[in-house]
Amino acid sequence: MDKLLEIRLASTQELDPKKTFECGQCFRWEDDGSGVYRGVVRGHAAQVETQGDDVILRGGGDAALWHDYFDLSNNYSAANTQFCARGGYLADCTSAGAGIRILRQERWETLCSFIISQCNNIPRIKKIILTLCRLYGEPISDGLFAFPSAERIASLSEAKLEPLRSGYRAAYILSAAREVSSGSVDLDALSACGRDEAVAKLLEMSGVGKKVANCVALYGLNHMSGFPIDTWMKRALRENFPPNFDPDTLGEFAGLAQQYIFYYARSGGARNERI
DNA sequence: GTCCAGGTTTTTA
DNA sequence: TAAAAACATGGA
Repeated sequence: MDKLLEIRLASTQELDPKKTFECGQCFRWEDDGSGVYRGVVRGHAAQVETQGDDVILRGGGDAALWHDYFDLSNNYSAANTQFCARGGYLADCTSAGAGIRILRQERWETLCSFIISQCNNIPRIKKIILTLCRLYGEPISDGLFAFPSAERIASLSEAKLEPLRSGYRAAYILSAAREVSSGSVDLDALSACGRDEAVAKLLEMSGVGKKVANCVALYGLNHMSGFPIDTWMKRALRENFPPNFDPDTLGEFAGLAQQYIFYYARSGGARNERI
């Protein structure tokens, strides 16, 4: 591991590593068993752990990379206050989820990962992504691999993806890789434009529906109002929000609220407390 | 053997 | 327009 860098990322109040890495938004950070998380971001390996009230990162890359990745230029406290002010269920979700950061993940990796995620469980999603990286990603060190580029995957045949055991998603992965590497889908442009335009463009891709498109917008394209609705969110919304609730009423940080709700629902939070 | 997993697409009524 | 069914796979 290119362990050149050692920085304090934030306070544990601002950044809870466990919640952030295990709330379902990313698939390449693992607890080594002692609360130290190891992961690879944009080709740089790192480990993150808490020391007292501080969260420390050691690894490659530079401070600017990690500052960006952990979205540290955004202060979440105003949004948290606003969510708590609504009271009831959303306040509970916010209290439970405080410390989660919305990670600004690499665009192509996010698109590819959430295509894989559809109708799949998290352990298997992680396994498929790990195999993909091991087979076709650039080696870093210590048996770690970068996420393979869209160009690399676009050069493969469908048969080369068979070892992933990703099932029917393989065709979607290849199709997306070709569209991204050819430039027919420009993820940088979709990050620079508005959320609705980005989601609309993503929806044109085969294997990308509303849920995946919103995941990509939120986690990969820096559209904080992205609001993916999966089976957990559907149930949480149905049981705790008014019918026809419009997530956009939660404001520009709606995606953060979504993450709190998702985390709370998955961790067995109470239900039927209408806001 | 059955059911489900951070869905999407295709088919059918 | 809406509801089924199909799509691959593996773990519970």
